[in-house]
Amino acid sequence: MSVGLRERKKLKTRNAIQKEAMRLFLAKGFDETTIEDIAEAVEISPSTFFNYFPSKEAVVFQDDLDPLIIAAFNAQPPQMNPIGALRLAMHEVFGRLPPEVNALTRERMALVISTPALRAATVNEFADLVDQIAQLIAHRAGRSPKDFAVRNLSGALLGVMISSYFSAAEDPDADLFAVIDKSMRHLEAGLPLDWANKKRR
Amino acid sequence: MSVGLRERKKLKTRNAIQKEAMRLFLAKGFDETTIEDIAEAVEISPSTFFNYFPSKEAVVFQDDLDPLIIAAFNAQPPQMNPIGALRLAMHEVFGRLPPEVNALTRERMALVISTPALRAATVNEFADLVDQIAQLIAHRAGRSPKDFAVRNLSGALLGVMISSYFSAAEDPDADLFAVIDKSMRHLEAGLPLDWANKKRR
DNA sequence: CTATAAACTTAGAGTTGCTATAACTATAAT
DNA sequence: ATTATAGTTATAGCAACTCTAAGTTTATAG
Repeated sequence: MSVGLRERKKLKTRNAIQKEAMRLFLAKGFDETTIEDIAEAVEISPSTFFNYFPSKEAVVFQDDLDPLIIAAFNAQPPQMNPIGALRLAMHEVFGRLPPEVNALTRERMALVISTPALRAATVNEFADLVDQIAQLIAHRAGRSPKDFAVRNLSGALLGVMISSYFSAAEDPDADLFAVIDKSMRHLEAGLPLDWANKKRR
Repeated sequence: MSVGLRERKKLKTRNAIQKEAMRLFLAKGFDETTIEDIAEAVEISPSTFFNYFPSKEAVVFQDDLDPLIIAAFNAQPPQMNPIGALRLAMHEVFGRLPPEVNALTRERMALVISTPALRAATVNEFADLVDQIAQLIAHRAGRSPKDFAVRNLSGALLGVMISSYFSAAEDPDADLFAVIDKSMRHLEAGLPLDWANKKRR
């Protein structure tokens, strides 16, 4: 009972939309690319686009990394503090990414950073991720995911990530992964103002 | 050479737009209120609306509290740590607000919390505020506003504020000011997971 | 005070993202 | 083969903007 023709076709269309959309976004810019452009490139109708993605933004944010990060987080030693565990988890996942996925991810990040509409949408994405992380932290610490301290810590994580995005946005040469890693180390250290980049790994 | 008729009229129009828009938003909801509705209520043309505000969201985010908070922040004793100083500054400003302004502010927050489009726009607003805060912190600590530690700390502040917003969104009875205050105390304490609400002010 | 310049408002037309509906077509199940 | 179901599409429509050109009001100068 192999996967039906129908589903294979759907997946193909979905992938095609994403690929062509990203190509156009990177070539012309997000705002300068219309749904019609995408539909035309994929040879579907604009209506069909919305059968696959609820919005133009959604195409960009579709990624499959979250489950990997979550798994890597859970694989960290249980006595490790949550921030450090998350940091290492991200480190591992991004480090192990096949080169072309890595490249696409970076291009996507660059696109998000340079597009106001996408930056705004990032919050909601991050919020979801942070929610998931809050659950993991809660589980790890034997607390409720609604626990104030857990949520607040998650919020601070969200904040330093967003801040990293903005920092990276201003310096096109910056390596976003590296910036995020650094910001998490700083948070782990209690955010001291006189923080030099010492505690290497 | 009192302020010209022109400017007085402009200010009046601006205030009228904001007042009527907020009234409609609160009565019917943000998404359910069109620019046309607002224009009609203020007796201007839809075109004119965009002369005063660049977007529907902008009407909601217009507020005059930032300068007050900044002044209060700068008035804190210089040896105080930045998070504590900001916390007290907000405490003072919100505490001293005239009742009707306070009420409007709270209504506005409730509106933002319950409207996805506005939540997304919040980031950019916060980003500005955080930028300003970063400058204050930098000045206070004798560092550059682009200093990594300064920006990261500001980002964490941003994060706990957003997180507070979301928390408050889920519990309509919650007092957002109180939640923010608490989250900043927690951040100040280094975000320990076993944090009970002890260090009362 | 009048002529002219500048600021402000407006109608109107167009673009784009997105929704809803109903017809059409391709695949799957019986 | 027939019917049911899923997926696609054209069409129509709404609302947030944007742009332009024209009209109106206020300010300024002679």
